[in-house]
This record gives sequence, structure tokens and C-alpha cells, in this order.
Amino acid sequence: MPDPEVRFDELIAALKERSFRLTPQRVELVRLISASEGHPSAAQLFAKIKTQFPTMSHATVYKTLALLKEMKQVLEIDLRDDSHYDGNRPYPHPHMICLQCSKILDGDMDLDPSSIKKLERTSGFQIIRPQITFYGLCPDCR
Amino acid sequence: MPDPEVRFDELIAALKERSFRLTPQRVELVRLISASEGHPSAAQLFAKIKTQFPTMSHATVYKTLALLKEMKQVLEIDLRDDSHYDGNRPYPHPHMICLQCSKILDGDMDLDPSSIKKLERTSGFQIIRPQITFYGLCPDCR
DNA sequence: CTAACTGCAAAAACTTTGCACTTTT
DNA sequence: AAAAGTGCAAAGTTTTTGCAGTTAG
Repeated sequence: MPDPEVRFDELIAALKERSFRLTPQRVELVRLISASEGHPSAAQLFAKIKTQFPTMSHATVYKTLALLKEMKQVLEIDLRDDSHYDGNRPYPHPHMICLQCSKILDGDMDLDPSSIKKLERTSGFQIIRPQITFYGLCPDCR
Repeated sequence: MPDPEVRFDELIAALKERSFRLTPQRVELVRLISASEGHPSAAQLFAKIKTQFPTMSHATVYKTLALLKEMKQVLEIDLRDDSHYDGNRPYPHPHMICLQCSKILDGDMDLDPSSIKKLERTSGFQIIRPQITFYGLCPDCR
């Protein structure tokens, strides 16, 4: 994981560059998503921010996440129940999700480029964004 | 894709074997999910069955799909908006989803077993069920 | 000052649930 | 006849939307 502070600065800079406003709520969300070891959901972000900004609303969380996603600065991990967000590695990469405790870990695995090429060749399908999720048991739960 | 009739018979046999009842609605859903080239969603199955069984309800669709899934006879493909179901190849395999027309195609690609092993070794995570989705453009849309 | 953002509440969309009725076996 | 399944409508979730009020730049 990149240094949270560095990542925070990157995100803030990206927002500034496109002249998006740095509201306290937005900055706090960016702070959380830069620092979070885990991969928080909108609900989790909402709950945390709510403690500091009691008026925080779902709308703001979702709108800010959509903004960051559109800027390609966060990766949306869409799961069965809700979406989680990865603000540290905003490019496609595998995730491992524990069936017991629901923890989400990052996977350090790359798809074999030649397999991908072969699949594209034989299927005629142009792959733009791969999404790989491994369900299983995390080290703590197995 | 396996022969739809053969697959239909397999599913019916699996239901019988576990003494689940063969109601007309259930049989029709099984027929659709065996024959479908595509990977229908609950809503699509509901709509199709509704034409023949006007009293068909969402509950029945969802309960039957849950049953077949529990029996490991259909694979649930959970997407951002809803779930789609694959009744022909009920084991994990990659899917290619068109960003333009939303068509879902089956991918013939296997993960490199040694990469998987390596990931499990380095992460300590035990992989039970991989889920691979490629978003991109299908042959018709590119 | 003005465009952008927030917050509230209502709406949307998919899925689940409770319970009475019906049907398969 | 009994156990299992269906159907209806209501409720539960997550996410989106409209709009009035607020605020960053």
C-alpha cells in the first residue's frame, strides 16, 4: 500500500487540479479512503464521517465516490451486497474476500497477458476492464 | 454449451433425487435456464414465465434460484445491478460482459494453477471460489 | 458573488420475508 | 393427509434524485 499521506496528497491535488471544491466532508472522505487498510463500503464511510460531521448525508458520500471513481482515483469493487472502494490502488487488481469475516485483501497476481490475448483472439471480445475476485478464507479465519 | 435437453433432464433428475417437488413453475424455470444461450437475470426469468403462468411471483423465482444454487446446479453471476444465472456450466468460469449491450458471454480461460498456488502461499489466503469477469466490447459492438 | 456542494427526504430498483392458500407426492 | 411450494404484498437494502439552502473559491 502506498503511504497514506502521500496518497491523500495525490487525491487532494487531483481534485484541486480539476477545480473541484475541497469541502470538509470531502476532505475527510478522501482522508479515510487514503488511509484505510481495508476497502470500505459507502455505508462504512458514511458511518465514520458521521461521527465528525453529524449532518453528513448518504448523498454526499455517493456523489463524492462517484466523482473519485470518474476521476479514476478509486476503484469500485462491486460485491453481492454493496460496493466497496479501493482508494490506494485505483487500477484493476484481484481481491480476496473472506467468506467468514468478509475482510477484503488485495491480491498480488497478474493475469497472464498471453492468455488474455488468446481469449480476445478466439472470442472476438475486446477486454477493457478485468475484475477478479477470489472468495475463500483469510489467514485469520482458516 | 451442453445439449439443452440433456441439461434439462439432469436438473430435473437432481431435483427429484433430493425429493424436491416438480411444480409447473419450477419445471418451466429449469427449462428456461437449461436452454438459455444467454445468462438470464431473475427479472428476465420472471417475465418469461409470467407469460405462461400469469400468477408467477418474484418469490418463486428467487426461491427456486436459491434452491438450484444451493444444489450447485446453477452459477450465480453477481453484477452491479442484479444477478444473472448460468444453468449450463454451474462451476466457476470467466464471463465477458459487454459494456455496450450488456450481453454476457462465457470465457474459455483457465487461471494458471501455479499462479493461484503462489498467491495462496504468499498471502496465506485459501481460495475457494474464483470469480472472473471481463468488462469490454463484444464482437457485435466493437 | 456564483457555481458547486451538501443535506434531507422521497424515490428507485432488486431481493427477501411472512403467512395463508394451494398442490405435489 | 402432510409436507412442500406458490403468491401476494409488504418490508428491507443499497443507491439515486430533486431541490432548497449553504459554502468554497
